[in-house]
Amino acid sequence: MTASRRATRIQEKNRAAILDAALDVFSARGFGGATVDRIAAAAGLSKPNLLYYFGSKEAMHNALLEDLLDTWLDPLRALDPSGEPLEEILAYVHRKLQMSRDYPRESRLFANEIVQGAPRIHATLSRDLKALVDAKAAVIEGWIAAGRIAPIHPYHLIFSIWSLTQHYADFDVQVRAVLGDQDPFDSAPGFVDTLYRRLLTPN
Amino acid sequence: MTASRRATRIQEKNRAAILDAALDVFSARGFGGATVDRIAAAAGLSKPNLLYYFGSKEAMHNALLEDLLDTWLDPLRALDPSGEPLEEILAYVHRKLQMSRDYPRESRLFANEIVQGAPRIHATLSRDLKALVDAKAAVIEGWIAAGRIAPIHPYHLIFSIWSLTQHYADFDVQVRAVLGDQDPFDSAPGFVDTLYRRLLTPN
DNA sequence: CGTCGGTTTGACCAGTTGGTCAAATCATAC
DNA sequence: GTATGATTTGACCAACTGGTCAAACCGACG
Repeated sequence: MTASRRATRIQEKNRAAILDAALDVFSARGFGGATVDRIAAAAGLSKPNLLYYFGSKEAMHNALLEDLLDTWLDPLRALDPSGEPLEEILAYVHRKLQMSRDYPRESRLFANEIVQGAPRIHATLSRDLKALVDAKAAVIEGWIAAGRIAPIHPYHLIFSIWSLTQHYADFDVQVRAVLGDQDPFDSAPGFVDTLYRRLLTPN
Repeated sequence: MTASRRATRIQEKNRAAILDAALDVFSARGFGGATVDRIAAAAGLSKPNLLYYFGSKEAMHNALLEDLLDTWLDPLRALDPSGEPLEEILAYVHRKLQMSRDYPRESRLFANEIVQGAPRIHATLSRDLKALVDAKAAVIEGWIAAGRIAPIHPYHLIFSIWSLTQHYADFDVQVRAVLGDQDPFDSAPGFVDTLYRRLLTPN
């Protein structure tokens, strides 16, 4: 499919443009609601040209999901067992909230996939994701056992962080409809900080 | 379209079967990913027969969303300004959590619509939903001013309740992938109770 | 039992879908 | 400048899409 330097540059540019357009369309309409024509239009390329770079609509979707899963869990991976417990968790929450603000399309792509039953990433979830969460839940339970944060169900704690922070990306239109002019991301950081401090501060 | 008693009975049965099938398909695949053929198959009726009861695919979707919006916000409406603040809010949280367990398809239908930009209910959100939330946020602020619950941003409090409780329906497959065999709804009620008690108990 | 409205459907339609392919175009190494 | 492989596209296809329609079917009421 390639060899020369120039060709690689064209490929990289076009592949990037296609993936960006595909992210727009898939995140806004789901896999079934997206069409290759629409992605091609958004990318400024012809439909057969898209199919030249990615053999099928599903291949584009898979490429996006792979990229995404790689980076989406980085903030949780970064939770440091040797750090100060409350500050580690708060830092995680704030990182997740920033991702919702800076990468809402990625969050919605993920949400669409999960809401619709995760047909394409179910295996990855119950293998890689579960392993990561199991490990971090154990860390949290260690902190609880040591009395360094208040006792709480660690898995549900993580679910609550996911749901709340991703809510600002996935349900953005609803949040803004309720809030009116106010930018949710002005007030959200203070709220999540307060919430998890009150939840986790011992005693 | 109707008049006689028998006809009405047939109509009600078929309309209900169609809406149930449509809820299955729309909630699992989004509006764009759903097909009338699939809904017809799920309902055990022919495609032209569906179109006899509902003039178009969009009409089925609209019927579902109207039914849904009517009942979806009932728990929040039930928040009683004259009740005991913490117990009122906890009762709301538990009602929402029960709805996620008992009506996950409805939750996912709503999630699909919002994630994809709420093209069909945007006006309703910024009118009816906003009005309701504004009213209830004022109630909560009153409770805070009276020192009956701890100070917190009332809008984000409501967002957090929505996101956390609906997470168990919308992201059910992810939650179960992480939790393994364990039923999320065994442990979730205790968690949300603890969370909102710690967040809202004064001092 | 016949009729009459409500109900159901097979056949059909135009437009769209994901995907193919041969031919044309392009960039660059020689 | 030309040969060569990478890139691009117009034309095309079979399958599927939402929707239509005339004809058939059905049950109950007179």
